[in-house]
Amino acid sequence: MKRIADSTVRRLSIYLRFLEGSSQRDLATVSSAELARHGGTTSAQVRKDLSFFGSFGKRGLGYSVPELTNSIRDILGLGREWNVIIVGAGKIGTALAQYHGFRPRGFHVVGVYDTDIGKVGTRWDGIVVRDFSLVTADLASRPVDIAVLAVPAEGAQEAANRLVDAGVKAILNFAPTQLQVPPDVAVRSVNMAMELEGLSYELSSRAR
Amino acid sequence: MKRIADSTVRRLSIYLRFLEGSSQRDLATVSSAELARHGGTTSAQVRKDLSFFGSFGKRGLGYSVPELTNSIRDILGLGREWNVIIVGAGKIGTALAQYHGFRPRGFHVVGVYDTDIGKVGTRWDGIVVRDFSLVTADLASRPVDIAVLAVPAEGAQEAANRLVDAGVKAILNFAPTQLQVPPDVAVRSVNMAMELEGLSYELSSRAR
DNA sequence: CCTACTTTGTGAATACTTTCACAAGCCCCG
DNA sequence: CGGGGCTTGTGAAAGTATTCACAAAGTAGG
Ligand SMILES: NC(=O)c1ccc[n+]([C@@H]2O[C@H](COP(=O)([O-])OP(=O)(O)OC[C@H]3O[C@@H](n4cnc5c(N)ncnc54)[C@H](O)[C@@H]3O)[C@@H](O)[C@H]2O)c1
Ligand SMILES: NC(=O)c1ccc[n+]([C@@H]2O[C@H](COP(=O)([O-])OP(=O)(O)OC[C@H]3O[C@@H](n4cnc5c(N)ncnc54)[C@H](O)[C@@H]3O)[C@@H](O)[C@H]2O)c1
Repeated sequence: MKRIADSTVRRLSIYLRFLEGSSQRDLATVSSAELARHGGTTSAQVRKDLSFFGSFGKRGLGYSVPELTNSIRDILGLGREWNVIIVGAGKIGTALAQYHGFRPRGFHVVGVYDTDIGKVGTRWDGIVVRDFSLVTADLASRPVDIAVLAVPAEGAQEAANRLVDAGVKAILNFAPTQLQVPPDVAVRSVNMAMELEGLSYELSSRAR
Repeated sequence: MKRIADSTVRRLSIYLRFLEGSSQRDLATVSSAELARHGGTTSAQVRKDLSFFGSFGKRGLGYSVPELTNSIRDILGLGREWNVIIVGAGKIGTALAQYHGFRPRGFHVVGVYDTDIGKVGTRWDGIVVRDFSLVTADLASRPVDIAVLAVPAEGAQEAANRLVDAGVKAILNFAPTQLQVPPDVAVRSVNMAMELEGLSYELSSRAR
């Protein structure tokens, strides 16, 4: 199967979010032009994105909202539950662990880890913070799909190494570090400082 | 001046972070190959990225770490202070307001706003949460460069509209919504659900 | 059933990004 | 001071992504 561009996968997420919103306002069908308008792209782009995976629309009509919703969920692998752990129970880790927006999309936080003995044992929303040194043993008995890494930059690579050794195959990294991992491990980074710097660049370059 | 690709600007941020780290370990110079290794790219890419803005290296030697650091800071517009406000004093907004990693890079949080009357008036780190309805008046007397939007998805577009009306020219959006703004306003989004879905896609497609 | 109208799906064309490959420039050492 | 060894800067080539444009397939209404 042909490799799909990252940009396409991101847009599928955007289309999905709009579809889930519009189905509540019970539209039966939606056109590529409408999807494009809300996704900030063009109708040709929408059709091309979907065409990589099959043919979901009806000519002259558009796409059935419930059918396309299911198809995109399927494509993205959202037809199942994913077990997620959060590593680092600091400000960001806490916010994520308490956030209720992930559960409905199938991401289930099954554990929170920290190295700070003062935080181990505290509990929010029924999840107890556990000592990070237990992670290898824990994952041996209960597999985990995705680890969210929310530790300071200095410790991020080392923590990632341990997660990879424990068998984690996907990491969402919040530390402002470029993680080095084996090619069979997927990494995505959320780097807020980089986004601010991007805005800084745009503001500066426009002024010129 | 030619339009610079987003991907190039992001990589400049990555190079900068590495340079700031390596200058502490006092290396005098760095080669494009070294920058590439830490930035997860190729040496040709590093040189091409920099070549859009000028010629910063010495053939046979590489780049002077302090000089290149300054040049990239300049390119990104980090040679000055940017005034930032945070809109939405919830879990994410609180974490951001208390985060000390932005100040050293020139991003200065000068205000936090919320609509919840129970939160208005509370104070962290010397910053008092103010009523969001005061934002227009506040910005008229004290200009703000960047607004960080950390409100629930339902209210995000409306809040963005008000910020744009108040003269904000750059928004960092944390709500999982595609904001519609005029073309002279820069928007970057941090969408954690989308990143998790990207990982979900990768895990699913690899299994095949 | 036929005609007018809409919207998809998709090759081909265009635009953009990355990689290649090498001349030119600079340092170091003898 | 000249030659060997590196490393940059950059056109040209290759590779990706987006946009164009239109035939094909459907709807709707009489
Ligand atoms: N807070 C923000 O708004 C913000 C913004 C941008 C980036 N970040 C980044 O996110 C990461 C976390 O930030 P934060 O503000 O939550 O930090 P924090 O200091 O509040 O929390 C970090 C937590 O990680 C724990 N920890 C340290 N090393 C660990 C390890 N090896 N294993 C497990 N836990 C470990 C610490 O005990 C602490 O509880 C940092 O890399 C930071 O740069 C945070
Ligand atoms: N917390 C997370 O881990 C997380 C993860 C991913 C995405 N997000 C997104 O980030 C955003 C904020 O999340 P949160 O968890 O901090 O939510 P939250 O509910 O903790 O906080 C939202 C805050 O915004 C305030 N608010 C609401 N409408 C407002 C308006 N018009 N103007 C100003 N303030 C307003 C509320 O009073 C509240 O204090 C949401 O869009 C959420 O989907 C959060």
